Amino acid sequence: MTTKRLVLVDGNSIAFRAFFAMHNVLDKFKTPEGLHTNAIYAFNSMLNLILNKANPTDMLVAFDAGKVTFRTKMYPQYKGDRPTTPDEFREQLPYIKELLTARGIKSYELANYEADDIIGTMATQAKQQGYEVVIVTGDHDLTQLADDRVTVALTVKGVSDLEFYTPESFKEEMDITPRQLIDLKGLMGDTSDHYPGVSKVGKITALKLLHQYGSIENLYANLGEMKPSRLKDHLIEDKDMAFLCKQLAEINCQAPVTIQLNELHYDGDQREQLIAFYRKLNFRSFLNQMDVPLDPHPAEARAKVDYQPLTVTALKELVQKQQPLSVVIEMLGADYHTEPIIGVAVGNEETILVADHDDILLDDFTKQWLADEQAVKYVFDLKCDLVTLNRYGILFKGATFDALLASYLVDVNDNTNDLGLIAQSYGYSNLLPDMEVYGKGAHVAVPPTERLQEHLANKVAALNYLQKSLPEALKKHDQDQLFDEIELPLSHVLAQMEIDGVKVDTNVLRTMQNDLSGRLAALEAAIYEKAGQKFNINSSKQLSEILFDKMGLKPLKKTKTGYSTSMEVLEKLRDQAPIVDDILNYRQVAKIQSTYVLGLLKAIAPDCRVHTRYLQTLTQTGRLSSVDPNLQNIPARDEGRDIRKAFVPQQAGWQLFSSDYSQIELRVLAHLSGDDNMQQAFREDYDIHAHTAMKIFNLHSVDEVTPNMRRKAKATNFGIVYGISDYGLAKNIGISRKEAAEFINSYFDQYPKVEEYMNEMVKKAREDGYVETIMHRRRYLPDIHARSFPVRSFAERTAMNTPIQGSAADIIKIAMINMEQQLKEQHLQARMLLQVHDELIFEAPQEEIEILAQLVPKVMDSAVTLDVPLKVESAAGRTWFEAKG
DNA sequence: CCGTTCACG
DNA sequence: ACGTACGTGAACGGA
Repeated sequence: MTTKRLVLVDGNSIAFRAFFAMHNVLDKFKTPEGLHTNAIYAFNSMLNLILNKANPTDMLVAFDAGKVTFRTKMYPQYKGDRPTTPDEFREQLPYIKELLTARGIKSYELANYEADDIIGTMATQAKQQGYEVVIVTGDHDLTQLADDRVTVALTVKGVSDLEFYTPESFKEEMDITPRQLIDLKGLMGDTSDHYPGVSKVGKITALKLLHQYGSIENLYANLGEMKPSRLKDHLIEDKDMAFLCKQLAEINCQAPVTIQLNELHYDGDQREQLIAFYRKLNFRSFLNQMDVPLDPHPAEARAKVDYQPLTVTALKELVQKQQPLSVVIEMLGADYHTEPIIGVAVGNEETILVADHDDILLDDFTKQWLADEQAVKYVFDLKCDLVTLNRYGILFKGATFDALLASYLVDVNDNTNDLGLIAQSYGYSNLLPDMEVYGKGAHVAVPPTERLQEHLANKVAALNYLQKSLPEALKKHDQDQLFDEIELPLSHVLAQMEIDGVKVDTNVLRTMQNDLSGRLAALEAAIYEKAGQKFNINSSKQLSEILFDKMGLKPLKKTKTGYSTSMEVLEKLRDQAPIVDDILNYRQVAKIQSTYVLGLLKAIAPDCRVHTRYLQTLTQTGRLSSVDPNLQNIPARDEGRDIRKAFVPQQAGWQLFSSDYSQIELRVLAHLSGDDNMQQAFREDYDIHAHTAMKIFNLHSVDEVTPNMRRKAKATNFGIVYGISDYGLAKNIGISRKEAAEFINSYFDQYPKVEEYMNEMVKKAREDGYVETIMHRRRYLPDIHARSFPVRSFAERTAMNTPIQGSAADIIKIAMINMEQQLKEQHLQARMLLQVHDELIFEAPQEEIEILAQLVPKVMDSAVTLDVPLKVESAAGRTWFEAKG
């Protein structure tokens, strides 16, 4: 007989995490009666994951019974200062228990005990009976139960995945045994459970003590021998507290549970009950997984999408009805500059036409219709369609709705770019995700014609559906203007930039390649000689063996997998061994060669240009990103900067021209915060870093500012934009944390409204669940409620940074649209080629450069009106290298 | 397919 | 005390 596997789930912990994992869709997950269902939904997804990954024969979900437990009797403050759970969460708990019943899973709670204790008790009983046990929770405390028969699975990334802890993996991560976790918490306390441990003892000190003494008992037994110190005083003073906290941290494995192991058999769903439950809560996608319609009456169940062959005649007839039509141009891969089209579909609510080829795009009527601005179309990924149709000589016009762009704006967090998944999240569950139809990874292939056509017809139907629901969502977020006047027009601008491409001179790159490969060989030989052996210098693992094991250098930093050999570390080891210098040089040269010289050569199209793709629906802040190749990270400093000499205009007698915003993020901050001092600095066009230095170093004039002061002030300004912490600033400019904290204090003294702004953003994120930019670009921050300090802190910094970075992104996007308009109106030959976040690069005939030098800065600095002026700096030259100010 | 490293703003 | 700066993409090595 196979071993029994008991899965024990910490119900409250998983439910709570489920609630916040889908906090951003709180409004969308609501029954007509007003019951929120997001936590129930996410909890059920988690159940699917657990059942799938842990494959239980027996299962129990344990819940906390109430606030009063044996622990609060021992220590009244236990879990004392927890904020009350939101009503939207509490109302869902009874339904989660109902869901469990329908899924054939027992749930249980016990007065005076926490879910942890039920789990500990059942786990202990079960392993004595020879079960394997898996505990599922979001709470690290339960890892204390891990042993050879008990695995603890912790939720990661909300509730989307599980990480399994065995005693070995626990030991690897914490370097103590699971049981020692109790001692650890006894010493360091637990802020979220609100017990203190020993004063001034944190994780680092506590771990050190445990490595030395093993347990709290043994520590105190040997305390006499410890040298006198602050630490010792605290240990003596807080002895009772240490023992009490250890007791609080220890899970009770002898709780008086009234449930028996043999009641926990898991036998699968109670199908009828579960269907009724899903229907009650409108869980369409779960029903779909069971192949059951939302509507119980088959006659009214969803109709199969009907479609006809897409022919010119059929299209003409359809178009003459003069209705908006959804258009789908399908291809398998992402690179729409070259990827072949595998099908085309067009349609509205009544008629859908589908073809499994691109013949229709060769027809004149079709071309005319696609180019007709008056003929309204709905699409998914407009920029893709624009570039693809351009290959057929078609200037695609009339698209007023792009479902991909719209869903991105509504929630940038949800970074799926699959029409099926997006449609599903808006309640249309008829369309399969592309992956299920086309396969994934190496197995991507065109399916049989009928399946393909059905899929495309479904895409048209999904687009029709989304066109009705997404605009409402945009409106609700006050994002109409962002969509209609920024993102949609920007798609056209970006498409043109991608189509035009930028010319790269292969001769420049080949010459560099010759030089670099020679130097690389020399460095390689020098490194092997100094190491006394050959090895793969590109392997950080092998390199760390050479440096730290063989040569005995001191490792300064750890990574997940070993010792770090990053530049930061190597710079510090530079003086200790000559090999380190060679390695740093090797790394720099190898990077230039492989990523830039060879990488760029590979990306050059037959027209001698590189055509990047700007991803318009990816970043969390509203910036663009650039891929295949990435033209937004071409080296700008040091030796790598020479790469820019290969970027040249497409015609003789032309030049490259570049304009960039000066200090745009700080200017945006000055505007957003309304800080008078900072605004004045920009109005007077002071050197902002020197000005900041003067203020925070308490000087009377900028003349007293030394270069070093300016450097530190500059780093502080950066830190502020990133959502400052003393720790991060200290690390960055090499000062003590205390000094950094003083810096920040005097910074906030000088720019008081900046501090107010930072606090306000965090508060807004907590209250509204999101922050937004000047153009109402929105980012949800569910982690702002996280219990874990690092996770929560990250969300807080994001809350401070996103409106700044995102507003700057809004501004340059507006400038790009206006600029393209100006080039057209003024009949200039100049073309906009690249955008690098705060910089625009053009090419133009020599005689237009003077015009650009006037026009571009004017358009860029008037893109929006802020409370401070925007400043733009420009340069021109025969290559990108020369066109850099 | 993930982790490390390093390029950009 | 707890450990991090914000946002990206590509190459490479090693499971």
